[in-house]
Amino acid sequence: MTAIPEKLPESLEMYLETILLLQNKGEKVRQVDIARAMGFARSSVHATVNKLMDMGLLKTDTAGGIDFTPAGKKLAQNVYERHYVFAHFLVSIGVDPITAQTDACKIEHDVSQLTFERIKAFCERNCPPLLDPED
Amino acid sequence: MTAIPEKLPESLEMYLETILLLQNKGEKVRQVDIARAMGFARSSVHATVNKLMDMGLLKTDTAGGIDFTPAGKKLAQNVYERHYVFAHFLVSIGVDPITAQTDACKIEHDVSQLTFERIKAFCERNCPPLLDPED
DNA sequence: AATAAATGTTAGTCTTACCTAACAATTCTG
DNA sequence: CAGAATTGTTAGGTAAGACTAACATTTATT
Repeated sequence: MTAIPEKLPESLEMYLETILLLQNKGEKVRQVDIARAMGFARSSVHATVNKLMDMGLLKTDTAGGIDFTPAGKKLAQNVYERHYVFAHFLVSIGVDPITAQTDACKIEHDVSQLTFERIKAFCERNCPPLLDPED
Repeated sequence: MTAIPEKLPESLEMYLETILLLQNKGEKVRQVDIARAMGFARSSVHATVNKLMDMGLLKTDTAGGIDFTPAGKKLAQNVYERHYVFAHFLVSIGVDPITAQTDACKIEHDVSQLTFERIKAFCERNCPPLLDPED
């Protein structure tokens, strides 16, 4: 049981976010699905999934696939909400959607809670309504 | 003579930015000054400064200190302008200056030229006038 | 059920970017 | 100008996070 660091490294956040997106497509998530989605070797995914399980963020589900623990799900949703808000914000100031996605994907791991909240508030004041990140 | 990659890694950008800040204080810049400013060991700075020289971004000045080549200066100023604009933007939406600095310091290495330009344009429309980044 | 394909696992390697420790060269100071 | 302190350099080490290749296990197909 490895401890969860105060701030999860970007790479681990990306794994969690990817798994959440795959889950939301409705299929059982396997290592190989993560590998394909991220463009990594299966062996790399294996090592990282093991680490995330060791941290208590992932578990194997009843069907033998990969699933979140409650703590893992919370973190994944948090990362995804950041992504969503930053991408939305960037589009709202005139960045094209493709670039907004890639830039949001980097920013989402970096900025403080405070900055996130300010950007979110900015969107709520100035942008068309946010869709639910759960979709 | 190592090639300059299309996108300089964050760590190298931080070295360039730090050197620019030190230069702007008016003193000759030595390895040990960089090491102190960044909180790194002299040996780490040595390796990286060598690499940046090998890339043709830094050179030794006449007094034996470290100076930019024209290409290096351009890159350093570019990084610093990003930093400046992002920090300014964050403050303008209600982030406190300390947090704005640390967040800008991460974002500055990550986002596309387009996003940078949009944020800059946003500032020009909505914020008090920018000071000159050269100061 | 046997074989083929897909998936998971292990072992070993690479790069980046930091570190400490020891040594060399330079610079400062009495 | 000699010793002390500072600065620069070299050697070797570590951790993260990716890789390939080989092997093991599971799943699918005939």
